[in-house]
Amino acid sequence: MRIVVARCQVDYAGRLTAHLPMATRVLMLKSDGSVLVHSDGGSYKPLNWMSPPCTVKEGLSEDGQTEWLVEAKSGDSLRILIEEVVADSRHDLGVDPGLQKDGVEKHLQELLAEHPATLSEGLVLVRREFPTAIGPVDLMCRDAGGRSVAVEIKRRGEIDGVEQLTRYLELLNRDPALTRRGAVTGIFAAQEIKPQARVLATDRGIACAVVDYDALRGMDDPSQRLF
Amino acid sequence: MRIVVARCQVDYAGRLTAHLPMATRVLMLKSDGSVLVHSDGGSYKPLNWMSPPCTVKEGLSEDGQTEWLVEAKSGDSLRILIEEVVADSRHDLGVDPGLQKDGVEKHLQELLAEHPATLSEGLVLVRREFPTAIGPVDLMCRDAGGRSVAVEIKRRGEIDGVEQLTRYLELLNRDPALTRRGAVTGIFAAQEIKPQARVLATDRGIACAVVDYDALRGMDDPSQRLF
DNA sequence: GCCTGCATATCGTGG
DNA sequence: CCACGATGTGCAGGC
Repeated sequence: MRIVVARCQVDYAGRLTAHLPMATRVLMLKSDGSVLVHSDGGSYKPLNWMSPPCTVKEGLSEDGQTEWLVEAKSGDSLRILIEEVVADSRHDLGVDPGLQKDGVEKHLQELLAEHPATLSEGLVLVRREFPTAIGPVDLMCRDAGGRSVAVEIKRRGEIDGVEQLTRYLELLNRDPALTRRGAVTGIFAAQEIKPQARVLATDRGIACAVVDYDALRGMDDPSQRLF
Repeated sequence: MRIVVARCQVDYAGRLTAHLPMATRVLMLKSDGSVLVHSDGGSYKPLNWMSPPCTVKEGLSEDGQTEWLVEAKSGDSLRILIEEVVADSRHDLGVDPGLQKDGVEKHLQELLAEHPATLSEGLVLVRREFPTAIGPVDLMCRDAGGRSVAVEIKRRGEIDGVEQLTRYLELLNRDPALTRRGAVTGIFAAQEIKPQARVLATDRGIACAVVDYDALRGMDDPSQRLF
């Protein structure tokens, strides 16, 4: 890892073109060749960058200034013209052991698979990741009357999720084995459901269920409950 | 901007929980309080981070090691336990003049609005950002027969874009003023159209148009380019 | 290797 | 301030 603080100008050409006027920025060069151009603000996203794999060539511009040319195989290129170097250091970081996550959609699905009745009384799990021609349904369940219920789970429920569940229901309702006790219905489950998504779901006869992740986790392991 | 290279362990708690075991990483502290934890690989995305606005408090852990506690108003927190500092520097970057982009969807829409006939022969523009109850249609046009044609423009055409255009068409076809000369049809225009999106569009009677951005820009006045 | 779907997405724009 | 659409999205998992 090489970190350079420098007054520089950056030009990107690839899927779009982009330009950064001359200013002082932080340039991070990772050992896989990738380059990040950061300003002192914004968020984690750099102003400009080149994703690996790519190569960096250091050279001289027409007027004798240092110039880095970063190129990817796709043809994308990043040209960094350096007017003044403020700092330049290298560090050996080694390989990172990587990030461990907890609380993403997969965990929500696991918990709801164990407690389907929290979505609707009497609901029983048939199987997780129920296969269809256009992809797996998160949970396939059966209600007290034996009718099939497809559940789509999202961390945040937006309009796309409702569209996805609608496509599944359209397909599932062509299957005689599933519709024997009546049409397959849908439940859209999420920790948070956006108003527009709720309107669309309701309009299509899809039920909405707001899920409390912490409460579910509490049912799973009572020792984690506060009271 | 403060840049620290250190052997550290990181724990995030917020919308999810995440953990990074002890290893050497680069910590970038921006002047707005935001913190980035980078490894020597991956891409532009840090392993872990905290978005502004947030506050950083430097303290001591139970066993006397340096500990940073980064907190956002939302309750999200990042705890960085530092075992060994390899480097620590500060730099005044000033305010960045910002990024200028060219070639995003907005520009594609402008160019197609000027040259609608490249989508389909005889097509004439009625208006850009044609309003509907569920959002504006990118281009509303009329074909040689006077029939209304709704155009949805994407840089990359995927299934979501087809769904979006389908919703517009459903609504537009309820408007007697638009359907006087026949049903409103749709064109899905993009620089690249994914196979599944094309299949879905075709199935719904929506035409697909692959757009050549460079050719369109060539038809346009070159002096109007940003740079 | 391509394709699909999730994400602590981030970011701008328009109400 | 909230909500929605675009993004050089990145990234992991499946086929």
